[in-house]
Amino acid sequence: MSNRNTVTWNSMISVFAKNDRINDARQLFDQMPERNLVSWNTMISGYLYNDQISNAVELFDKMPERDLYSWTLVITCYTRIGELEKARYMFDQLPCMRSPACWNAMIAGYVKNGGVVDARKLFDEMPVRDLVTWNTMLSGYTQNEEMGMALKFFEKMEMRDVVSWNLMVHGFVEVGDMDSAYDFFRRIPNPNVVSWVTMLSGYARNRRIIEARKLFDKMPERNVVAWNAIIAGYCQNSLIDEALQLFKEMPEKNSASWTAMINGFVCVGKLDEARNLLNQMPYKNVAAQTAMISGYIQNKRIKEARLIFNLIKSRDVVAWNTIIAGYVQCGNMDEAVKLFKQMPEKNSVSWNTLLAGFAQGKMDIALRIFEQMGERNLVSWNSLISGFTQNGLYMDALWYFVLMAREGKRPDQSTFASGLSACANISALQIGKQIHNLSAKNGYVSDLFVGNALITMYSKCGRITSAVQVFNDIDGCDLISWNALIAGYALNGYGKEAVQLFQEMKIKGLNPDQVTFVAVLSACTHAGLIDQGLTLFKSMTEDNFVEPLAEHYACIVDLLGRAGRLEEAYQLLIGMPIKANAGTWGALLGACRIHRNLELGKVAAEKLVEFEPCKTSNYVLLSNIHAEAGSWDEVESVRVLMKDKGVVKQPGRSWIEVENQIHSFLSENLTQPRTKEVCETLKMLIGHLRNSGYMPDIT
DNA sequence: TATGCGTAGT
Repeated sequence: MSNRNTVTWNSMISVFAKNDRINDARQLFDQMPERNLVSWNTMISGYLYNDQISNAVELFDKMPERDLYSWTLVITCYTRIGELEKARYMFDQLPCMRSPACWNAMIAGYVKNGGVVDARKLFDEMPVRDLVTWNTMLSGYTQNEEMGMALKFFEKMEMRDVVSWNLMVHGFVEVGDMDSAYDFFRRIPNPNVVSWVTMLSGYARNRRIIEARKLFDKMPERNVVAWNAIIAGYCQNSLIDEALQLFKEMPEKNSASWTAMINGFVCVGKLDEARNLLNQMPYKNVAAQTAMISGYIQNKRIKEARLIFNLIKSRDVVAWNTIIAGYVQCGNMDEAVKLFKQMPEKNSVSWNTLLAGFAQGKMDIALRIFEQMGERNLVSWNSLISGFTQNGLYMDALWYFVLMAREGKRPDQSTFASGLSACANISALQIGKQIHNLSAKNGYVSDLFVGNALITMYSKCGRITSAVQVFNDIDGCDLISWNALIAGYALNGYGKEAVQLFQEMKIKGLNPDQVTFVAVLSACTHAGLIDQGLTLFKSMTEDNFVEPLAEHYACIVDLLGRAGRLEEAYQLLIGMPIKANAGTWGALLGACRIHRNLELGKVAAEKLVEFEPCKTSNYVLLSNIHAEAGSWDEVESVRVLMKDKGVVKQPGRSWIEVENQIHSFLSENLTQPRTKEVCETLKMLIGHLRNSGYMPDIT
């Protein structure tokens, strides 16, 4: 085989890889009679181009020999999946002289993962910088929305080309400063098609589609990316017909064109049209299929989403995470977990061999690297953990939090927030505290997201002082923080403090929202601050422009009801300008039971059953009301009604944390080892209560 | 003559 022939094969592989036919490219690679070093690099580069990192690394591992191109590629692979430490380790241990491209790959890796400071360090260390180095560093500032720094850097750059200018335009677009973006665009000495596309898609993304179209019409030359940009622009602005028109007109389409159009249809809810396009798409790629999947998921059509998912040839982590999030959203955690477990794990290829080559006496590092490998990313973990929390499976959320730590994945603010929320809901104070410590160790001491979750966790665990402490430590509390602490005060019986905090918040210039009012009104209710509660309720619409929801009415009905002003409560309820819900009637019923108003109680209980026909406790309440009134016929009719509706009693469940162990109790389930003790203690307590003159309501 | 690494656009 002549060398010339191999070069032809290599070119073919490259063309296939860059035109949505990565599998065909691989077939060529496997079939070619003679492979040289460039063939291997081309194939790896093809995988990288198609975001198939594990395939790329697998091939790298098998290479008979490697050159600087190979090393640079694999460094880029690792930075692409956020494995900076691994990339840097390779960069430091390179067996040959580093090329500028190699340095640039490492700097770009830091930049893409938000490590501008590390990027700058390497930039400063670099012996000889080329134009790409300068542009890469500039992109560090523009991509992290540091346009002040970017401008300074740009002005003192030793050399510039059209890429430098395009970066500046893009940076201004990202921060929404379209005037500066256009100013730079205008000043570009020789704008190329990228400059035009950057500017036009900037307009489109900032809802200035007419200006975008004007630029598109004025462009001196248009390539497929330009067409894709204007089509995506129309889609983003919900002008789907215009998008489709251009899609039909465009001279050539690539997978991004199809994906943009499918996405467009998905966004406006036209799933059938989207599906039609996907069927017509010549070489389906994972991005288009994933767009279709999320369309189905948004419309609660999980089965169809799954069918598409099953068809994907090479699933990437985004596809996996999308389908998992779909099952989470529809509450099917079993399937979510099943898929999560099916996600590809460590590659069978001997990473060890590869790493051993480097490790040479540094096996601890090699081992750590090995342990970090795996296809599941942080998004997968977070999706699952927050899914458990959202679906009330708090123990599972905590269990997976632990598993994640065991696999060496570092939690981020989302993981911490979900974990803390799980603790809050089962009052797991000790575990909550541990997660608090862990979050501090991971650098989230004053993180807003984590802080807000901490406030709620400590509040719900009855540690209001710790909640206040967290509140004071957060850098720049937002509305959520204030709401969380006000609700915390309310929950722990500190009505006056809640109202005081509410006033303080208004003085600070924050506008309360509906959540704030639920918190502060319920604080008033529980602290018996009747006049204050009524005044606050009135102020909602009059001073704060917040429309009361049924929840707010429920608070006031509760407030009046507890104070014995039942008739007022009832009048307020039936005069509500919005639809009442179970909560409002439930509040009235509660008050009727305290004040033994059977007449009104019956009305409320009947309404409750109407609203929640499947909830057993409502029937029990209604039955009790009738029993108390001595209407035994009615009691019987409730029993029949329950049977007719097929209402099944849901067993109650509660948790308690003892010495870091969470114990779960299911009513009528005697498998808990200490059930007998618990029941005996309970009996004793009830006896004490009775003796002190309190009649517990144990219905 | 021809192929592979690092910076900008969908």
